[in-house]
Parts: sequence; structure tokens; C-alpha cells
Amino acid sequence: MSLPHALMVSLIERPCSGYDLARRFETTIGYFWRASHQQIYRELGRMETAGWICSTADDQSNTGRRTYQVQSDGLAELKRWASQGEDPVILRDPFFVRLRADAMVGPLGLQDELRHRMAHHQLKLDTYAVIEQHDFLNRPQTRAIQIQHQILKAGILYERNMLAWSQQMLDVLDQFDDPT
Amino acid sequence: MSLPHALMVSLIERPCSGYDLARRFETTIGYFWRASHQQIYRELGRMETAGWICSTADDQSNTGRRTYQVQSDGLAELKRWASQGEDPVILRDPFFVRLRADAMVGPLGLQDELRHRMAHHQLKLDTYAVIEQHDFLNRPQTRAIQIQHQILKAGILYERNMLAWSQQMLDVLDQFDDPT
DNA sequence: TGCTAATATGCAACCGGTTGCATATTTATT
DNA sequence: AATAAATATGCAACCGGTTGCATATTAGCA
Repeated sequence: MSLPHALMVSLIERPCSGYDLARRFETTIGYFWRASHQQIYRELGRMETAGWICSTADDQSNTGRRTYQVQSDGLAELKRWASQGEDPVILRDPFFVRLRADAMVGPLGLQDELRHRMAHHQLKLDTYAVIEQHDFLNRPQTRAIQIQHQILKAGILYERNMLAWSQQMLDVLDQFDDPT
Repeated sequence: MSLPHALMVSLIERPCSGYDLARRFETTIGYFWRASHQQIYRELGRMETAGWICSTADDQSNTGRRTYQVQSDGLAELKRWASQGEDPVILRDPFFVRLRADAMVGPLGLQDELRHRMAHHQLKLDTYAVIEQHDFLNRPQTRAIQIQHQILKAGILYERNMLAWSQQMLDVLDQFDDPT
């Protein structure tokens, strides 16, 4: 269960509303964790019930935008969770299943999808390059900044990797399948 | 929904029982897809109800080991599913959340976990090297074999990547945190 | 003033993966 | 012959992520 902890990290970086969290999870934070706004609101409710965070209405009405902040209980829980061990996740991509299916019952013409994926990886690399330039290069090399930079580098390595691998995979398919 | 299709690919490669499927998903196939035996049995039941596969009892009793085979309906469904498009999955690892937490509220002493992860990646690399040697090198370079080899190479690249990245991350932490 | 789009929050249902438990059969050991 | 371990199958509950829907407010615009 990582989402509540990811949300707390984000709220510690900058207290904000559920809507803002959703936007940050769609863009910058999204390269290493995803969450829909429905999921975020549900989790914020649970976390407030648990006393990990508290919210204040931005205007005087009870409805509308609320800003969330992490409480000491939440901070303790975050430290507890982040310090415990866990096995690394495996690379689990349905596309590998498709390819294995293609190897068995194909050819199914997966070249187009490979090209689509390559474009996707290139797009992410471009996005990451902008983030890197904007947030990490020519900045004071504090501990926090270097750690965050290193996390971004994992994303960059991953996309670069998949891009190169996709090209190799495409070469294999083109070698066997008539490209007419 | 990829598991039923992954199971069908596996059954096309070699018809077998649920138990055997579970073992194959723990070892060789496990490097790109995971499933528990409970999940596998449930899915096999659904797939047989849908007419995608059929089972025959290995001995004459109704209880005990059953061997499954893919039917024509299952083959058609597999081809349909494998040909459709889908966005690539993102690299989603809770450890990145831990690191981000460490950057904000740390240091939390994640060096040990990094070393543990490096050992894990090295172990997988060793396993993959054995599989590569045994299944793909000095073998006839058919289309199916080359595709399967390429899938294994994705796993090898991923582990090699994460291993090198973990060393870099460790260097960053060691640079700031007193290693006493 | 009325219309549309963007902002902002949330419920409910479903679905797949995980965990815990139950059990029957076969094989190996003492 | 009795016991333990490995083989083999399966149910039930839970939990997190996804999808679809519902709404209320604010901002821009014709």
C-alpha cells in the first residue's frame, strides 16, 4: 500500500488540495507513480480519518476546495513505512505476452505497435529532459535534489532502454515478416 | 486482462495441468509475468466455461490432475487480443516513493535495502544467463526462438539497468550520509 | 444574461491480484 | 504400517486500481 505514503510525500513537499495532487500525479510525479483523482480523494478521506493528515477549507464555506497538510502521526507512519524492506518489482508488461503469442500463433503484425511504443518512449524522454533541465541542472546540489534527480534518471534510463530494445525487436520482426 | 491470454500462450507451447502452469509461472515465464496458483485455477475455470480451453482427467477418476488444451475459440480470442493496441506500462516501483520520502524526511538509512536490491538484480541476471545459455544460444535461429530470446533480453537489460542505477543511487546516499 | 469549459469533489460498481485457509492424493521416509 | 512431505486443486475474503457516473462552483465568452 504505497499511495497514501506517496500522497504524504507530495503533501510534505507542498501542502495542496486533492485536485492539485491529481494534477501533480498526472505530470511530474507521474513518471514514477500514478493515481486517478477518484483514488486520491478516497485515500485522502481515509488518511484524515486515521489522523495522518488534516484539511482546512480554503474559503469559509464547507463545500469546495480543501487544502491538506501532513500531521505528526502521518509523518511517523511515513518514516515507519519507508524504512521497511521489500522485494523489487518485476518488469510486468502485457506486450511481452502479446509478443510471446505472436511467436506461437503469429505473425500478427505487431510492427505498428512497436513503432507506436517507440514514439511513446521518445515522447517521455523529451518530457524528462525538460524536467531535468528545469528542476535539476544548474541547481544547488543538495541531498534532496540529488536524490530526486537520481529517481528521474531511473525513468530516463528505463525509457532509453525500452526505446533501444523496441528497435531491436522491430529488426527481428522485419527480418522474418514480409514488410509489404 | 492478460492472465488468461498468458495462460493460453503457455498451454499452446505445451498443454499441461494447473499445477504445472503455476510452476512455469514461478520459474521461466515468471521473468515477464506472475500468477499464483489460486489465480491460475480460477482463471482456468473461467476459460473452460467460456469454451476457450478444455480439460481431460489424467486418470479415470473425476478428482486429481487435469490436463488443459486450447480450443479454436481460445486461439481466436488470443489472436484478437494480441493484435489490439495498448499504451506501454510505466515503471512503477514503491522504492522510488521510499527514496522520495527519504529525500524529504530522511535520512532513513536505505543503503542496506539498496544493497539487498543489487543482490536481487544480480541473482536474476545469473538466472537469465542460465536460461539464455540453455534455451537460446547454439539453437536454430527460428522466428519463434528469436522473439522469445528478445523478450528475455528485455529482462536482462532491465536488471542490468537497475543494478547500475542502484550503485549510482548508493553513491549519492554515501556521499551525504555518514556511513558510521 | 445565458452557455460552455475548466475547476473541484465524490460515490458506487467492478475486476484482478493477494492472502489465508481447506483438502485430497501420491511419494518418500522411518 | 505410520508419518511426513510433496503434489495437486480449489474456495472465500479482502484490497487497491479502474471505470462510469453525479455534481457544484467558478471563469470566460458570445
